[in-house]
Amino acid sequence: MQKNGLQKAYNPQEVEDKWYEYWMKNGYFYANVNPTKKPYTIVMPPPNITGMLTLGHVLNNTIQDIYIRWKRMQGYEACWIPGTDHAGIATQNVVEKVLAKEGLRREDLGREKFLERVWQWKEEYGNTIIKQLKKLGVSCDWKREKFTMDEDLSNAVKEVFIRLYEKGLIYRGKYIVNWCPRCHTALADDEVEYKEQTGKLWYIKYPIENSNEFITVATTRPETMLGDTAVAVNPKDERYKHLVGKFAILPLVGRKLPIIADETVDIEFGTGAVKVTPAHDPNDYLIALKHNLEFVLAMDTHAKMNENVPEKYRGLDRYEARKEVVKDLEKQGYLLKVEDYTHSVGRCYRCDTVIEPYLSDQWFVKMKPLAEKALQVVLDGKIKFYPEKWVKVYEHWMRNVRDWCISRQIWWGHRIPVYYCDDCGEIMVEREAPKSCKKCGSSKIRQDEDVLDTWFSSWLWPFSTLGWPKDNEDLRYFYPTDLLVTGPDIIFFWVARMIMAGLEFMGEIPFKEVYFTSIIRDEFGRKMSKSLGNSPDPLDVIQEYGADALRFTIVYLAPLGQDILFSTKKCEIGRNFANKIWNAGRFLLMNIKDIELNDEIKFEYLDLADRWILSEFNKTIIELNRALETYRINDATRAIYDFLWHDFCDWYIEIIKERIYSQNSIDEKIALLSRATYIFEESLKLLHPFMPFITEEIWQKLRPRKEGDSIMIQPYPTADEQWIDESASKNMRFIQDIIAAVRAIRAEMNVPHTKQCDVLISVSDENKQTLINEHSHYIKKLAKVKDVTIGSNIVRPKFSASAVISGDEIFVPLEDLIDINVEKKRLEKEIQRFEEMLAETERKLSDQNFISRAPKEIVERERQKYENFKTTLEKLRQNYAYLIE
RNA sequence: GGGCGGUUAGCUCAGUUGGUUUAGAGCGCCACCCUUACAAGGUGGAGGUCAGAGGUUCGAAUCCUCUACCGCCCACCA
Repeated sequence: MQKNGLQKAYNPQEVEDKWYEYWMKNGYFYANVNPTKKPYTIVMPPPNITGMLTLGHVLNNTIQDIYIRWKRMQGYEACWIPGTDHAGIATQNVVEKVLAKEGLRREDLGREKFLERVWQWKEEYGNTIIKQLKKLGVSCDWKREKFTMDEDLSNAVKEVFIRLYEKGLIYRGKYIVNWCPRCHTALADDEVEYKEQTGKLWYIKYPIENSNEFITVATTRPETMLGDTAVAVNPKDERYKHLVGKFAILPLVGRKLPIIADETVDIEFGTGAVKVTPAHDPNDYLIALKHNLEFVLAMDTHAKMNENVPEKYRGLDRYEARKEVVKDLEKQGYLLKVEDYTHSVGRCYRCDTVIEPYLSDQWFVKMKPLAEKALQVVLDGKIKFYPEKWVKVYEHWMRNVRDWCISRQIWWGHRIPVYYCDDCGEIMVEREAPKSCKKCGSSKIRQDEDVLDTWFSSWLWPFSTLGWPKDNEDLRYFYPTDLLVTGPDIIFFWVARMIMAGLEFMGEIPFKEVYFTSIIRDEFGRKMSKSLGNSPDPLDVIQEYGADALRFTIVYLAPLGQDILFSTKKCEIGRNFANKIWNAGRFLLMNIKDIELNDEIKFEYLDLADRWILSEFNKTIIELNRALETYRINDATRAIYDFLWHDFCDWYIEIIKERIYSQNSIDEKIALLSRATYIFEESLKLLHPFMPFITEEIWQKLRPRKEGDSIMIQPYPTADEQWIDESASKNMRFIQDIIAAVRAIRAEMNVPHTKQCDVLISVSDENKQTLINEHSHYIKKLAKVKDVTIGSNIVRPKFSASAVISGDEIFVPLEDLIDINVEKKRLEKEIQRFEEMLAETERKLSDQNFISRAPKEIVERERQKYENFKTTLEKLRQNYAYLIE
């Protein structure tokens, strides 16, 4: 420890947990109905209970926390509702894996015992990700934490099912669904991932009945031929016209297949003739309905060939069956040829097993009526998407929406509230399980075995978490929510459906704005994935760099809508920034420890640098708030980063050091330090939503604070435009340029930093003379200069280096230190640079079109540039001439 | 097949409605510096025909068209 009580380098591990506990203890995260305040609500996209914290979550939740903290400081009743999702298939898979280690299958336990095990697992591990999130500093209202299978949320699910059913928007139907033979359930269309795969295209000859002819079909899945019930050709296809209406004989099976004409058949593809397998292909299914074909289900739910196929194939897995079928076809002379073929194959998004299109009974939601309204509110701008490009994607999907298959043949999830009477077949959709059949009175009642798709609970999340279907104050106050932050990959799964549900059940949009986060990739642009091992554990990153550093870095790197290329090492950006702030804090603390700050006089004794920093500070506030309002989060981080590091630390602190250590009056010192402390404190507030821990730590140390005080409940700074001072900016810039020029000369001439030099400035403008005169102490201090001489007709000293700053000359006498060759090179380069720029402005100004058509101010600016470049160039040439004398 | 992004310094990216930018920053690189807030730092420097071609315009990194490469999404795939 140092004497001032702050270590030299910031150590996040020592402070982060402490402040999180402090905030929790003081209840700052909680939100309550408060009529005197405007609400600001965010519902957290509920992570899966099987989940571990990923960088995706970090980005997502950091953004939400930034907005919640920002709005909270702005005086809103900020409510961030957290929770978790039961993740039906994923969780069931995880628990089944655990069971497998004990040599058990879920069927061994039975439904009830199995569900007990899942709940047990949930109690033990389901909150892992929530615990991990807290390390990030998220300020959620933990009293409101929800789980999609909580009793009240389950009631909401049931209520929604019943209402939609009664409205005729839920129906049961036979349909080809995407069946995962591994998870043993149907999947929604968007739960299937298509991946390119090299396979084969088999050409199979089907003999025509009572003829020597054959019709050849091409297929990528020969085993499905065992379920063929027709052959289809295009009605316009001359090759096959004579066969339509006749029958083909299915090899290996012997079934008679009608040859039908259907215009969906592509003449160009394969042979132009298609085998039709209605029970195992969605297109074939549609053809079959049109033509009244037979349906032959050739597989069971495990994708093994079933009793509807010839005996020798029964019980074979679909891939074994394929081998056998191909072998037999070849043996019997039906296989014409085999080609290599690349096509995309649907796979289960949970377990990657190849999907089997499968004819079965499922429950569906009619989407068209829901989608129309949900599209409209986005097109109307009632819900805004950031970035906007997702509106188009959304529109395309909503216009082509298909019914949503909501039943899943698993055990973990919300059971479908449908009951069947075993005696009369009556279907009852009820809130409570009926004891007897409404129609026949039988007590042989059986509940539907299936559960609902996980998204059938999450699409209610923005209002089910607030207590719906019960009408209550929370719901009326906090709904609709303000912002949703989520990944674009679930725009259809979740975002679209929440909008539908919000409009349908609340009669109002569920959120006003949606921020679609970037996708995080590794430094080579590859997706983060477990199998590549390129996904760092955020907890390790937090351990190494600190949560603030991780938070800051990840949003600093995240331009709206662009992918982020992340590597752990990049967190140095945030860590170094944290350290910089830490040390600025140390500097102030060292200097204020023996004085009494006085905010009454913080705007007194203002000099140029003070007016300049106040101006820059207020500009930063405006820029930062504007950037956050338009979701340009990385611009916001840049604004505060540049201000604190470059304006405040590099220039302002360096400049005020001289005044702090000088013999100025004590009042002036107090005013100066009060001002510097004030600007720094306000900057910490600006930064707080991004880096909550370090800003709290320093803020608490900067002045004595009362127990319970916190930076997180301070008002967010607003700009005071009276401080924006363009002339201070301009004058400061001029002084800074002079300092930079002298520094450059010193560096290039290798003037030892211990040696002071003199500077002569030749400037004719009297105002500028005064300006330099009044601020020569800045130049002396920051460029290590002994004497500054100002005059309108300064004679260039021998052995001096020179520079030209906006037309005025600077000389630095160097005596023996000057290296003529270096100086010549410097000047040559500078001359060349100005020659080029002069030529460019000259070209423009001699262009009549430019003069006549460009706006006056632009032409005038160009003229000024021209004059400036010309005098600068003259002076540079003069100085160069002296050198070669 | 349809749609949407991206391409700016060795690397990662800013660059808002075309002219206040003499195309910037961070990292990396080179030189000097442990100057009493900070070497996780300071100062200075090198490094760019803004992917290519054409067009609109007095003026294009910025707007339009085409091309190339990279990446995403959707649909179809017998």
